[in-house]
Amino acid sequence: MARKSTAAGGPTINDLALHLGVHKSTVSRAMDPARRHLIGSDVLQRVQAAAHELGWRPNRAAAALSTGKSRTVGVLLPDITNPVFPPILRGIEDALDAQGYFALLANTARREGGVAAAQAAVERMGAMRVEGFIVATALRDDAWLEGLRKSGTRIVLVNRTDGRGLLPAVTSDDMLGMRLAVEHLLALGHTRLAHLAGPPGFSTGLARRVGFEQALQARGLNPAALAECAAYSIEAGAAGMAQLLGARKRFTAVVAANDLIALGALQVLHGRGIQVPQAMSLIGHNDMPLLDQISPPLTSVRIQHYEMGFRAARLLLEALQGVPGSASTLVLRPELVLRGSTARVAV
Amino acid sequence: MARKSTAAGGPTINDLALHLGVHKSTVSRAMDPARRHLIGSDVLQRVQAAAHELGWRPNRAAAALSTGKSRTVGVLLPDITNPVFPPILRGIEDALDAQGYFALLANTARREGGVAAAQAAVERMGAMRVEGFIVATALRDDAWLEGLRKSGTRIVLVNRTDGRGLLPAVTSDDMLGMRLAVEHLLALGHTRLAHLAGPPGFSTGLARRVGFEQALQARGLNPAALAECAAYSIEAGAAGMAQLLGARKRFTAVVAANDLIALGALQVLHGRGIQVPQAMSLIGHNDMPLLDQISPPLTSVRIQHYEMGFRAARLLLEALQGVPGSASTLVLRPELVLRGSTARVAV
DNA sequence: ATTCGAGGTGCAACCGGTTGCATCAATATA
DNA sequence: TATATTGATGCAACCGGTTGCACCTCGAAT
Repeated sequence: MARKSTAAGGPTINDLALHLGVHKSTVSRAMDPARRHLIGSDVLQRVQAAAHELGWRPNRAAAALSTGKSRTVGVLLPDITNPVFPPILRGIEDALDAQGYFALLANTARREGGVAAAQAAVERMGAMRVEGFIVATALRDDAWLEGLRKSGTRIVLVNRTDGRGLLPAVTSDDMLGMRLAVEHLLALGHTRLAHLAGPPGFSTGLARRVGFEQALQARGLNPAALAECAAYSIEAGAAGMAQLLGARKRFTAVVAANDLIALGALQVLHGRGIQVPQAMSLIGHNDMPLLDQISPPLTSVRIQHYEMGFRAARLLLEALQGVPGSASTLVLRPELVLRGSTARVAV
Repeated sequence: MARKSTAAGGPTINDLALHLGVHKSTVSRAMDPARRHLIGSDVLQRVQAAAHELGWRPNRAAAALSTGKSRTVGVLLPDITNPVFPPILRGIEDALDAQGYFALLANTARREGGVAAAQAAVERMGAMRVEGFIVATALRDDAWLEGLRKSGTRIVLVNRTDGRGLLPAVTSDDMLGMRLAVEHLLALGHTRLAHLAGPPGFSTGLARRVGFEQALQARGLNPAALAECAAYSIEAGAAGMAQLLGARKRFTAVVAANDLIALGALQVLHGRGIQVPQAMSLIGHNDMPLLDQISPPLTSVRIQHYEMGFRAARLLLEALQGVPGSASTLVLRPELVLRGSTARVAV
């Protein structure tokens, strides 16, 4: 297995050292910004010149083996195909990229086996020696995650939290989001508001529901109707809306826990000839792409997805580097995007 | 730096060997399915039992260093935020996952510097010793990619091709897609068709335009009008549609090179009071999510995005493993999804 | 002139697997 | 019985950096 120094892998730190007549440890130090100062400036320059000339590239695998740091973190998403996640991922990537880190991705809500898939992914990522995880799949009271945390793994949650707030997380202020939605409707004269709640197993589902109720209470009102959707999907939204209408309560506006749910609701309303927004106002949540293209353009609570991902990655990096005063939880401000699906209540 | 065998990193192959009284090479072989047969079945069982008991996990970094194979490939996308790419990425991931590979992601169409960003990403991925690249950012006649190829890097293109077909690629049959669109319109009685073409720098832009023209020619017709959009975006689509209308040619249907372009066109048509589909039929391309939610629901050419990603990853893996008869290029069949934006031509 | 300190390099072990080759026992063949 | 064959395992070098420590040189302090 003799290997010429010019073989496919490219020159190594050793080749450089030989070429320059110095020891490889010198080269190694010259290449590390943090240790550069140990090297004489003349040698430093020669090393850099030679590295450039010979086309040397560091071998992360070797560095990882030696230091135990892979400069890699795992990202667990339910499904990148859900439009909420691409901007989050972008944010994560940009933050990681800036520090020379890479993300290893896994969609863990794949066919059937939810937790099993996540475990397998974590297992494989562990073999890659990822330094930590960014998790967007947390459940409230997630035993599996809790176990992972206890084993000393670095974790930051994004978008959702675990129930007990044991793990650092970056989320949107869901209560505030709902308050914005509710107050907008109240300002339009609505007093009988219904809520299409998200799955109670997700922290967002619960927080938004509570936010809705509290915002009304603050004005001395009660929810006019409420239905719980089994998933964040168009189908579940349609089912929820049907249930709401079937209950024969009176209401003039619906706040949905999520845009997909709102779209499902919209379909049902269309189907029954109920005009939006003339006869019924509707507000979504997340402000996903293309909401402005549908009819009517959907008013929605915009969440800072990109920022959420970016901050989560930053948080994890800080934890990895042992930054002292680093935050453990961040809550971002949502804003209400007004479009055509809400109108003054009919008199 | 004495390290107890029970330190944070978990047990190593050496710890296992010691524990069992065998040599680490024996353990190594026992762990490799391809070399397992060299080991006595009794020893094999003991090794596996001990590995499980002590909670051993392979260290990929070490293996990568030793073998030069990182079990990692780089994926270059323009922007994961564009809804075309998530399903492609999922396909890639699923294929890689099945073989124990991971994807390293980079969005290379970030702020300004297109090629520069891509180069930086490739550089960093090179340091990670990725075994190959899956590239969705190819331009027709892409000098940079061509250079990469010449340097011996394994590359598979997805969605787009390079101009000269030098690189293996998995794409959709764009010519066929356009033929389906055109023939559908002809069947509805349209004879004066316009095309909103995509950027000619992308292979898809060119292929779809040519496909459109050829499909008409095959029926003895010529394009009634044509405008070239500078980008695959709503804005560019709107501009293109405005240009088309401004040219004062007569046409009763528009085939857009992409859904976003179609949406832009739709906005302009709405704005000018031209009813779709009564006064003008419109067809998009890609069948992106939520197209069925807008008004009117957009007829579009559906591309097998997931499959495209999956196949591209497979192709790359096969190349890496030196599979002999492996294809160098794959063309997938699109299909036309009929919705509400096309109708029989008005008499 | 002697000692001390500090800056600059070299040395060698180490990270955790992988792999060509040697070794050795047991079985098959001459 | 001696020898070739086969199967199972050990040995040790190697992958490419990283890092604690030893060492050397030279100017500064005593």
